[in-house]
Amino acid sequence: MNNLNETTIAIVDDHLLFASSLEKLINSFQGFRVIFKAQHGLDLKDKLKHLTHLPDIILLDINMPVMNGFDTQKWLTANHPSIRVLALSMDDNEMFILRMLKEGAKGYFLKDIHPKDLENALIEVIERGFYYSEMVTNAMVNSLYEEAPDLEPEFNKNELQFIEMACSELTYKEIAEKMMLSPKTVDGYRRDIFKRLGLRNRVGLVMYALRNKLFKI
Amino acid sequence: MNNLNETTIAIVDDHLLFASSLEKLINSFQGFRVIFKAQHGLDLKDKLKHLTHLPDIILLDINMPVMNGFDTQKWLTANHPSIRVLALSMDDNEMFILRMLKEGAKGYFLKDIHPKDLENALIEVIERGFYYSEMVTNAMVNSLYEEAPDLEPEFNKNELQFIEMACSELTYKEIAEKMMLSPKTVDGYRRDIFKRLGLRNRVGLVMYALRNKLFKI
DNA sequence: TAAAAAAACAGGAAAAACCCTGTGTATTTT
DNA sequence: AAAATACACAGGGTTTTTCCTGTTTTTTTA
Repeated sequence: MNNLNETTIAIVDDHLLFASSLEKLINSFQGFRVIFKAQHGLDLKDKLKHLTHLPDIILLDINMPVMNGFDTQKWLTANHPSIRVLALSMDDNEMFILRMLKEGAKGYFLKDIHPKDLENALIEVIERGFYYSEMVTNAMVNSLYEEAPDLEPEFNKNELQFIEMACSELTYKEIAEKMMLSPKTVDGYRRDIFKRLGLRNRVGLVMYALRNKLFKI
Repeated sequence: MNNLNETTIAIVDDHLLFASSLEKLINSFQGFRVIFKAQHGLDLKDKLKHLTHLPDIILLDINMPVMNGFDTQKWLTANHPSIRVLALSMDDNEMFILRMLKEGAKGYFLKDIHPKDLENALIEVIERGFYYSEMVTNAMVNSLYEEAPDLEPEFNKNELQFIEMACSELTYKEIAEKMMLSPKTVDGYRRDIFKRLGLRNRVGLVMYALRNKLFKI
């Protein structure tokens, strides 16, 4: 709350036009005020440091450069648990939804949500502490029926980064440079992942990543 | 222009939140007014029919369901050439830019444009009739150096079969065997397709095939 | 804090992918 | 019928990928 008794909001999204537009929309809602915007997680961390009054709600995009939504959420949960975070995304990937909720997000909505629904979500997250849309509850219910998390191979951060870049025209050498690792280390990732997934070559990895939505086209 | 001497604008985008937010932003600009929004091309066609005053500018998203940006632009050029269209997209794919300009768009910008730049674009498209950002001019200049950037590359039967198999773990040698051709012939297909599409390697081809729906996962 | 596990890294080698130039033979165009 | 075009194919070269078997360093765990 600010001194006008308004609920204060921060927007974290690298798409300037969207962020600025969303700011206008939210400011048009009764009782809500956007107090600042950040381009990504690091930017948010920096801006929160220099504030005397923390925002009540953070609208957090998932796909961002530098520091993505997941890591940002993790940091927020650890350092500012009182701030309610609503995750924002382009796609309704259930894994994304569940992961964000697991990390501590209080809600999740798509960017094609109706403005009226966004307003309701903001009101609800203040009044009840969370906003679970039908999509979110569906994701949670479905997760109950899916057991055997062993069947889903897990990848650590570097591996995921490697896989994403393997789905491009970069050579392994170039990937190593981008990751600031030795080509031999990257080759180790490749070898390990191939073995775990039973793959023959890089095309197999690309197809695996796409089929399992590790990477969006 | 409406009776308040404002430049009238229509927004065509299937992302409700973005469209509504953008409306607020544009309405906050001096001399501009969003008069309606549409979700996709068909919706736009329908809404234009029932209007007495056409909008001066249409902000047109490219990625939309039902009727996409390209087809919508084509229809607009044919039926309402006086309306200035600014294309809106998430990515700076040069092919997209060139295709939209070819279809008659007066400008092209990314969704992460700065709000101030958007305002300038709107002013410029009214004053000069077009808005060519640095990105757009770059795309045009680059197109001069590329030999005929085929908007829709065509593939014959063998090439399509090759592409499909290239999206698997088969080696080229194995693909050649399956196609009952010499490995050298298959290598010729590869070489030719790489050149036509400007690809560096097989992963690039896989991504191209999937992006252009030459192959379904 | 010592042992175990995980991560980063290397040398080396075979296979595959990539890329160039060029030939013969159909097929189509003029 | 001659010319242009498209197609199947080769020789031969470089680069990249793939796949071994290791060592060293860092992190985790007992």
